[in-house]
Amino acid sequence: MTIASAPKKRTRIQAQNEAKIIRAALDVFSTHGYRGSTVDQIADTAGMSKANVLYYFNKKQDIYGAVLARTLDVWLDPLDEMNPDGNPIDELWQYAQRKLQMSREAPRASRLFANEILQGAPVIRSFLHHELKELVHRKCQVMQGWINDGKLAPVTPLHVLFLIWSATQHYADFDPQIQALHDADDNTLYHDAERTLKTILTRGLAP
Amino acid sequence: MTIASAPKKRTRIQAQNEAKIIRAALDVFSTHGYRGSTVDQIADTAGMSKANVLYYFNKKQDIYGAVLARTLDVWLDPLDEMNPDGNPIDELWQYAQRKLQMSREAPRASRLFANEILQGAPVIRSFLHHELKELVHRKCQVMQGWINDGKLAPVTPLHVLFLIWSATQHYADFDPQIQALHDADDNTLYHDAERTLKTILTRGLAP
DNA sequence: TCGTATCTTGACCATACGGTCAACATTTTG
DNA sequence: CAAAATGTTGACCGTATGGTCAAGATACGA
Repeated sequence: MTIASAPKKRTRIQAQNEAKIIRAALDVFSTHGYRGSTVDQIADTAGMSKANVLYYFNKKQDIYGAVLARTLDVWLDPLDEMNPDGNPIDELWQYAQRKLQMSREAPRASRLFANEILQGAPVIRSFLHHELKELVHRKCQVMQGWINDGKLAPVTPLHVLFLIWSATQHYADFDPQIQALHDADDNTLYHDAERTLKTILTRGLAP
Repeated sequence: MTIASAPKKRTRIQAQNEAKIIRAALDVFSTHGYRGSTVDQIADTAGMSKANVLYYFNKKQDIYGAVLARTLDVWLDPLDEMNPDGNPIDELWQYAQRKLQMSREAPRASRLFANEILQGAPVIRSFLHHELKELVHRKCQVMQGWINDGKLAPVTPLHVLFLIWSATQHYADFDPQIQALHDADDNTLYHDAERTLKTILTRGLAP
């Protein structure tokens, strides 16, 4: 970041091992939370010694921060794709659909954030208050425009986002509960989830 | 539980202190999770020594179990109140409304469960698979009946419950994120949440 | 091939935490 | 009021955990 800072050449082994650690750390942090995870666990999962893990990331917090940062942009990507010029109902439903798909394919990312926010968002607090707030504000203005044009039911845009987030992430974050209450296989689970969500969202948001 | 077991007379002080500990433990566990909480924290919050806390509850797990059990029935109570003979849309919306109100008034209870389930529901797993599953199954049959009678949109009852749960509990569990993205005061926040949720749910569920 | 930079780890340290215990204090009971 | 039961706590213990370090192994450029 600083001007003309050291080139910081990254060895092949460095990049390789850091990636391995991040992958392992996502596994561990997402299922046990920050305090519930140990560096030993991460080292074991990554297949290396604890000392070596701490050679690449000096502190446990650094590993956590790296995992969080690495996962953040991927997680928020779909929101940016919402097209102001598309059909409002379609755009919102497609966004919800993408989020539901992400909950299914990357449940650990979802749980990582859920844990972080449940603990008071100590690490990403400033990100939420600045970058995310800015992005959300932009998208809410788009939605408000749709409402003003009579293309969307008169709702509060921010809360529509909350509804989409909560409804979709629920399938990743509360998986043990969902598995307990559901008997059939996962295919019908996500199929039914999508159908139900589509019915309620598209009809609920229609002008 | 055993026949003619000891009467187990509970002292005034006993009941009083156990209650004080449970209250403190809900505070601590709900904000830090099980592993993130220490018996010392609970003792401090309760205003007594760690040794005394462990005099009433032998193990940390016992405190956790007690808090969870104590909070469970309160938390699930509204679901039981859904009236099969009422107007389906009204009943579902009133249920959602009660849940939203609970998220506002008892956010710690919500976060306690969120933490427990995120960690894989180690303690309440069996409860989910039996008592809760039974209750949910009954309620889903009622909703299926409504659908068959054409009084409700053709959705999957279980997923409607998931939607109501996630959308309402989100306001308790993800509070830091919500506070970050919201600028006005809490009154308009919950007012807008209720209005938006009502619009989408009632219109989305209408036959 | 040799020397240097990078990598790897077992052993170790300090601290935090769950839990125990013996000694003392308070309340209850007869 | 005295004895018994119940309540309270500081001091202590074993273990787990985050983090350090020195010493050795490996990769890599000249």
